[in-house]
Amino acid sequence: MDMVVKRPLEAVVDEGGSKLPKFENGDQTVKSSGSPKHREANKVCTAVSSEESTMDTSSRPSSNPKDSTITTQEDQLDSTKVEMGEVREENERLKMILTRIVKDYQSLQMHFFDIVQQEQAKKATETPVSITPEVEDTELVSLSLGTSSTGHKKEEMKPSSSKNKENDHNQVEQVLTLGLQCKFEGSSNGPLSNDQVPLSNLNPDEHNIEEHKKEEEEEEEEAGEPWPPSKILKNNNRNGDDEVSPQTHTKKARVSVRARCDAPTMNDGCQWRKYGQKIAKGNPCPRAYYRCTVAPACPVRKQVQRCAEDMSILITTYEGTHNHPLPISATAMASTTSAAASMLVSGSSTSRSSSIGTPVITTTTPTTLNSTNSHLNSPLNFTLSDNSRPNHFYLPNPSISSTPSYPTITLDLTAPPQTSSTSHAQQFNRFSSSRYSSTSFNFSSSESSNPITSTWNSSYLNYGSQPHTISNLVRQPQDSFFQPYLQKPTTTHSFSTATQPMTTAMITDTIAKAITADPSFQSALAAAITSYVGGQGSGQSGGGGGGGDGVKLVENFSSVTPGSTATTSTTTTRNGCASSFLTRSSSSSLNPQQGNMMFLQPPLALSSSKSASASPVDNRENSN
DNA sequence: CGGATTTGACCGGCGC
DNA sequence: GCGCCGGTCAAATCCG
Repeated sequence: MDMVVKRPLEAVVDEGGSKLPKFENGDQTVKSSGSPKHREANKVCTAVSSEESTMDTSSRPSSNPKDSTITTQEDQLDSTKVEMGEVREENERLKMILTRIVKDYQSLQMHFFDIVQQEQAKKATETPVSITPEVEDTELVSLSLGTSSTGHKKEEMKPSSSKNKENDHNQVEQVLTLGLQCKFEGSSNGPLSNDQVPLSNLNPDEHNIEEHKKEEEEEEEEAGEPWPPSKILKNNNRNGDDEVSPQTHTKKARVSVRARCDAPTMNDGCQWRKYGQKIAKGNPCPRAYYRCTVAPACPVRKQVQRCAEDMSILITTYEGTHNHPLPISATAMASTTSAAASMLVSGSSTSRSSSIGTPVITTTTPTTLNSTNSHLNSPLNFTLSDNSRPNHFYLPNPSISSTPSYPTITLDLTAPPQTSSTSHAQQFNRFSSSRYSSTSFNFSSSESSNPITSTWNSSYLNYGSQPHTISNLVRQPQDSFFQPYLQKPTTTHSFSTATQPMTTAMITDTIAKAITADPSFQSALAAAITSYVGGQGSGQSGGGGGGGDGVKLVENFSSVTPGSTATTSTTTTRNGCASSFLTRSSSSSLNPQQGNMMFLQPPLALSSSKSASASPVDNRENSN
């Protein structure tokens, strides 16, 4: 939301005239006030004019003769007026642009919503056996990434924020509702409100497991212990219960995150306890094993290992799903990994039965994927070393590979040496899979130098029947700081093959199919968008983790329902590596009513209603 | 002293 | 069947 407003602000400042004093507080003002774009525009003018006048009066040397002084001041006044006029014009233009963007986005949103519904209906009809209502709910829920807490928070938030604020944000928040409303849609089908499963519970893996189980025996296993497949098998065998099919084991999905990080582990907001370390073959660096300790029975594990080729790259592999509420600071990563895993699992499963599940574009070997130095392969700047631009984040570019037993999706957050083009790039996705569907595609921004980047643009935008404006508008900004925010809501991501030999038309078609056919893809997209959405962060509140090196992690979850809005946000300062790529800032200060723990509705919810009460957790990651 | 980390042992899967 | 390897366990150790 802020992004929409902000951009105009910035544009006004930048484009309105370099002579004008920079409206440095623009972000914060916008954020805190959440005023409507119109007012923002005026505000800018006011601010500019006021500063101008201040500058004029203060800068005038008093020693000059009165006449000349007056004349000069008049000149200054005239020039200032001219500039003000220009700024006003610019503001008007920007307002129009903003309006168009909002319209476009709403249109896209509606299309997205329709498609989700269609997909839902399709699933219900086409796969009556394998797709259970639970699964459907889960899939739908997945679309609600980031909006999870809306149901509850909405009511809470309202009182806390002034009506003006709500109104101010209203329009902007509508932009954020992409995928969010889908979630509402989904929630309407399923009692999400009653059974708020933590985000992490949505793990696609478990989906899959359940799906397979249901296919076999319609029995469900406690979602609490998904991790060690062998153990699952063991337990099942021991108990004589339904057996988990080999496929279940096989399909255990992992999400691997590659990021440049100097810290021992990546700070993803969760609390982890190290339980083992091994030297893995082929990598001199030991692999550390962690398990989530936010909740005692949380089955989530992660493996952390340095990349052999580049020690600065930390490879964190997540497996399993949290069975407890997550610290808000952990929800971003959890939702993203969950969505990514869902993409992986769903894609592979869909491909079995459908030709349009996960698009099979090209086959990329894991080795290729791991070449983080590649321009294409490392589109994401996940590094927190870039503190100077804490708000400049990138979407991950996932790549699907697979170990013999585990399909793994890799979110490559390593950044290539930044060039002017790549620094703006938001290359998004790249998949490859040696075991399942061999896919390799790549989301990248319209700013990307990649010649194929426009593919996703065109496909997605065409898909939304709003091909033109958004991308064009988004291209305007030269300021990388704001660009992501415009791109986020407008989904101007490029989607292209990493290793190409596909034509643009093919890709476009493939992507469109992927979106329409694969709910998980939608989920992932929603997750990405949601992760992206949130606007600019300015304040630091006692959100959650311990103090750190100044890296801010601000997450903002917003959702809109007709007539109501809800926003939750928090700011976390943390050490080491944080999921900065997921970082987003909020336009509003932390709501005092909201705790550090978010009960996110799972992007990929399981039926499990298990929710452990957890208190806010400190980030101890960096203590390693 | 309690919790987290370390580290060698153990276990199971898999390939030969 | 055997060995390799990944993953986990659990006692020892460390640390606040």
